[in-house]
Amino acid sequence: MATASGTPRRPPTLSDVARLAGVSVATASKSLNGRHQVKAETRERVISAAEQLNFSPNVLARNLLSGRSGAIGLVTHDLEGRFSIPTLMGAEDAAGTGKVSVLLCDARGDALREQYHVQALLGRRVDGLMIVGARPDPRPSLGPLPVPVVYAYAPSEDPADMSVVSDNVLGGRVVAEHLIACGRSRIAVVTGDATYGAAHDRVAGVRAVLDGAGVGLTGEPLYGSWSEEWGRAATALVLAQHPDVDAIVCGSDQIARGVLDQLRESGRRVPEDVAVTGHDNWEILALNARPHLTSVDMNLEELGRRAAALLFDAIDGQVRPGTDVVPCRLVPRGSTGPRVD
Amino acid sequence: MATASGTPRRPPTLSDVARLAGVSVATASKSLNGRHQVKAETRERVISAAEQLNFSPNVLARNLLSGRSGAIGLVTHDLEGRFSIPTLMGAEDAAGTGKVSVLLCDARGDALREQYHVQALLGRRVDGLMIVGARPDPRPSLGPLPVPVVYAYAPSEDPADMSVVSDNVLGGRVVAEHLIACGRSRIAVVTGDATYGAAHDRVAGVRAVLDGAGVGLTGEPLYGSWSEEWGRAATALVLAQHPDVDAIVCGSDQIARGVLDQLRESGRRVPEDVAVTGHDNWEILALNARPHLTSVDMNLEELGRRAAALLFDAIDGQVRPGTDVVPCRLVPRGSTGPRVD
DNA sequence: TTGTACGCGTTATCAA
DNA sequence: TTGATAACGCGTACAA
Repeated sequence: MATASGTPRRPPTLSDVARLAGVSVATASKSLNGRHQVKAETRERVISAAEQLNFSPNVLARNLLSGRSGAIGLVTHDLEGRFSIPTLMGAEDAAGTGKVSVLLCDARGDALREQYHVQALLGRRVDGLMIVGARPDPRPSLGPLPVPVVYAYAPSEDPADMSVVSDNVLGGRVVAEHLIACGRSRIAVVTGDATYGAAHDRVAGVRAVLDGAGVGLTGEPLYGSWSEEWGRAATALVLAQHPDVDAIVCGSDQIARGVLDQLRESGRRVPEDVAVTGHDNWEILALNARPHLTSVDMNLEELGRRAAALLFDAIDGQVRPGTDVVPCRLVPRGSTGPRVD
Repeated sequence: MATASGTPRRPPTLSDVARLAGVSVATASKSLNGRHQVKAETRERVISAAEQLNFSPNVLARNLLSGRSGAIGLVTHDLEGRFSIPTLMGAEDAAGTGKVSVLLCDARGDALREQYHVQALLGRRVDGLMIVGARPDPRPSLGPLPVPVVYAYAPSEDPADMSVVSDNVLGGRVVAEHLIACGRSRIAVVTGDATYGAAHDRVAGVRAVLDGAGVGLTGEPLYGSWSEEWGRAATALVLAQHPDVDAIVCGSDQIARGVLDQLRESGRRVPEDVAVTGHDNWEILALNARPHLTSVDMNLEELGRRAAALLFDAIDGQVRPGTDVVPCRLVPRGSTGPRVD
């Protein structure tokens, strides 16, 4: 096969090296692996032979023996979306520093495709699996598998599994605390799809802080979709029902962009009259907004790193079932600040 | 190792299956691989035994035998950027339909890190390598490697390598042709970093069409950075020097957003007075612009698919050196249209 | 139709 | 200090 010019024959093996160095494969192996059971001079000879042949050990053969592949499988459901990429980066980061490789698959939200990929990965004897969801709601467990599994972003429904998620309640809390510190007291909430648990969690966080401060929510939270259009429409509703509103908490940056536009067109100043907050800290949106958008950063890279670390520990036998909740952080920008009458 | 509850012992092997079915490993192998040298009844017995044990063949062992790993290495330099993701999706797509797996590494624009990852991947005996660049300029070749290599998005400097790139000249052409069809004749260009070859290629495409139409470029192309801020500043320059400009071709959507803002604040209507085009078709920017931004889509997923196909062919012995140029397409939206005086 | 034996490239054990 | 040998899990001639 492949008689093509630039891509020639089979890579050199350890026996090639041994032969060239005039030793047995066993001695060659020891020399290259730093075992101190070989004469220094012999080792030199083997090493230079290896370099001469540009030898690199066949990891497959090594793994076959050890039973471990030194690779993990990463199944994502949202490769084109923006949530899985930072998570994936964090995982790759954590893995790359060690010696483990990452096998990437995109299941695109399809359970069948996921099942297929999981089987393929198990066939490759990955040491562990990381499943990255597309939306933050709990998902069915893959059930018991021969290797450890960590669910990232979207947790498993089974609490015996290992999951890593973003702290949505905290996301609501930090926003509410910030707004109160800014002196706001008539705070409305506009958020997305009510079928998202995360939407409710964020609202719960806001409500807890406001109730604690004796302020309360202005009106009921408005659920809709994660779009700019809904942001605009909802803002019109809020202004009609509560003309004295002085802050709008949004469930996403996308929604917040729509809210900002509608407020401007209604003659409200941001943040002088009404403060606005987003969620996700999607910089392309947040930094192109006028004014720049205060938002909540979910620390997704950290989430990915934690998931990877959890997985590596589990591979080493230290299983920590349960859901690890990664704190988020507020990123204050121009869309919030003190009131100006 | 790993005495933890949920993640038990070594996966079943072919001999386990054979023993349970009461046959030899050879017969078991033939049965499961569809060789027609076994009695149907025996095959049934083996298959049910395999299912009972939840057996999945050890791909590592199989590969060790065949010499091929059935995996390709994907080294990206721009995981957080938006250009490599679609390319990566296309590649994953092409690979997933077959039986090959993708090993993902992020080199983050660092040549040393790239070298490290390439060595690690070669150690895993990947059948081929795909290198995805962060910017479209030619990059140094990795030189002769024991497996085929395809460079995607950023081509190799060595024409003997296989590369797949976006057609930037065509990108300029389609935009210019569209603007001329819209009746524009005083067309200026605002683009990004002059060290990007792609910036010059796109200008060359615009210039070729305008010259051919006897229209010519209005002023010299303005090179700067790929930012909104530069878009605004450059627009101020253009309006000062050529108040009668009726179209501005931008080197990126980001720049175009700045151009649109500055035009609006200068009292020009888009597209009635001035038409504006972008490049990249980054929908988050293009569809949030007012009006929606006409842009050039580089078909990056197609680029990734082609790169993968090229790589698979090379692995099968069909090497096609040279640079494959993927056509782009115009996506007309509200920011262009006929003039209105 | 089935089973035996060998090899893929490596590491570990044990004897020399 | 070195080398022969046995695994690891699988596919495949070849022999039965």
